[in-house]
Amino acid sequence: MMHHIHMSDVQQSAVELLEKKRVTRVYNAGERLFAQDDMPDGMYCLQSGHVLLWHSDTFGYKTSFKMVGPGELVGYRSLLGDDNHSATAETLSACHACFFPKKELERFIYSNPSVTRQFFRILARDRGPPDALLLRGQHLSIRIRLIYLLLIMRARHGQYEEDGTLVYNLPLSRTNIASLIGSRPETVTRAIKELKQDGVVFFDNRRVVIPNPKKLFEEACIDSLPTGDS
Amino acid sequence: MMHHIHMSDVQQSAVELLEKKRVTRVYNAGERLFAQDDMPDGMYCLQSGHVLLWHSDTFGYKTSFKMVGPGELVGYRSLLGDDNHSATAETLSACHACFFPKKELERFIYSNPSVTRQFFRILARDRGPPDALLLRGQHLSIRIRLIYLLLIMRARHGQYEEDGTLVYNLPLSRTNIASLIGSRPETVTRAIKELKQDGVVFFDNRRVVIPNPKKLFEEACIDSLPTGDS
DNA sequence: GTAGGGGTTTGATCTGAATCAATATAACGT
DNA sequence: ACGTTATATTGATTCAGATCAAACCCCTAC
Repeated sequence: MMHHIHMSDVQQSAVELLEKKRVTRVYNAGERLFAQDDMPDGMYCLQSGHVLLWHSDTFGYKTSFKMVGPGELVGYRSLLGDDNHSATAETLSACHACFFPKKELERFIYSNPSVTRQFFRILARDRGPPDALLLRGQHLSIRIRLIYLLLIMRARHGQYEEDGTLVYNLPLSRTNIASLIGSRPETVTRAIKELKQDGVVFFDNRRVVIPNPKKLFEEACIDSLPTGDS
Repeated sequence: MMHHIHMSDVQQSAVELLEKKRVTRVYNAGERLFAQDDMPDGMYCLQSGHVLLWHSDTFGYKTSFKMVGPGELVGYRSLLGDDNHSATAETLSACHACFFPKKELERFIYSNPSVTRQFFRILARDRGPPDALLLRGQHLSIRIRLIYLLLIMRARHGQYEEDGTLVYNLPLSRTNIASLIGSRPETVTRAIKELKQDGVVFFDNRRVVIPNPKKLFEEACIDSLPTGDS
């Protein structure tokens, strides 16, 4: 994400300062970049591994709403919104993340209109319908939500073989999946079983094989993924 | 929302231009400021009336996710995200809205860091957990979701009487409410009936009376409304 | 008046998914 | 290899809420 920004457009000083102040942090699986209610002190750019963002409500119920992979930014929303984190960022696997301290980051963001614009785009497109449809798929069956999750994951985790087969290597447990689509592990298992019986999706633990992707995604009536909103 | 911005900080030219180019538009109930998939050509600031934002998914199912009242901005997300509208903005009642054309608005936004920051805040705080909890209350009962909706509406539509009673005048139909909390009109009716039987909330058409607000909101275990995220 | 239409309420029924409980499997450390 | 813990699967049961269908209540129009 960071590389979409044209460094050449930016005031030298701001970039140099940011470069100087950033640090790389290393995490094991299950660690947290930050926790809900923490005060943001900077932003992260994931370099390797995967991070899951989840929100815990007043009943203690945890809901995941986003997965972040290498090259993606984490923690910008609360930072730019001047709010405490309302989600916890937990690593799904060992991770490297580059940390940018708030002060220098903000200087960078405001240093140049094209950078500012980039961040507007990131912010505006974040948590739009692509996530939202997952977030609020109340009326969608678990089966459809699962398919939709696969569609969303396709860009980062799907790999097309020569014969048109689509293969994934998901970094998600059944529990994670359940949390993402607003369900429970048991129900996810059952949905997976059904998809297998129907011969459309084959889960082998975290490896997923889809013989006929086009047909599968048609079931969810999805041609393209929407983005912005409101 | 617009009045949070300190005009004194802003380059005269940008403000003057924006002032000059803005136009007030008038709508009847049921009209649209913009429709899903439209290309954004500007932003609206509601002056009177109420607007409901809803998204129609690939199955034709409509879900409302936000209600906008006087003084609030509409249509900024897609605009700043450089995307087509992924929601329709429909008036619930007769409305006056001030329209700011894209070009002059952008000049205004970038004209001064403090304005830019304001928009970052608006964007970052929009569609955060306050809405999100509604959006994804899958595991919450309809009753709790209704209470939660009332809590969200309190700031704009609630009125405390001297005796501590909380009174609302909602601009929403049962169908609207259902669409906002991810349910159906029939179910909303039943939940309302139950709340009345329990003596905690009294709906009379669109007028709502809550004798003991504190007690009611405790049922939803909500002390404060969260905001930003990710 | 009364005819019509949208929104609302009530009733009866059905079902998808949550829940509870038990077992099986995988993952990991020593 | 083994014991220990987390995660996955399977089965049995239950229930909240969707769905279908009919009656009701406002409105406004004629």
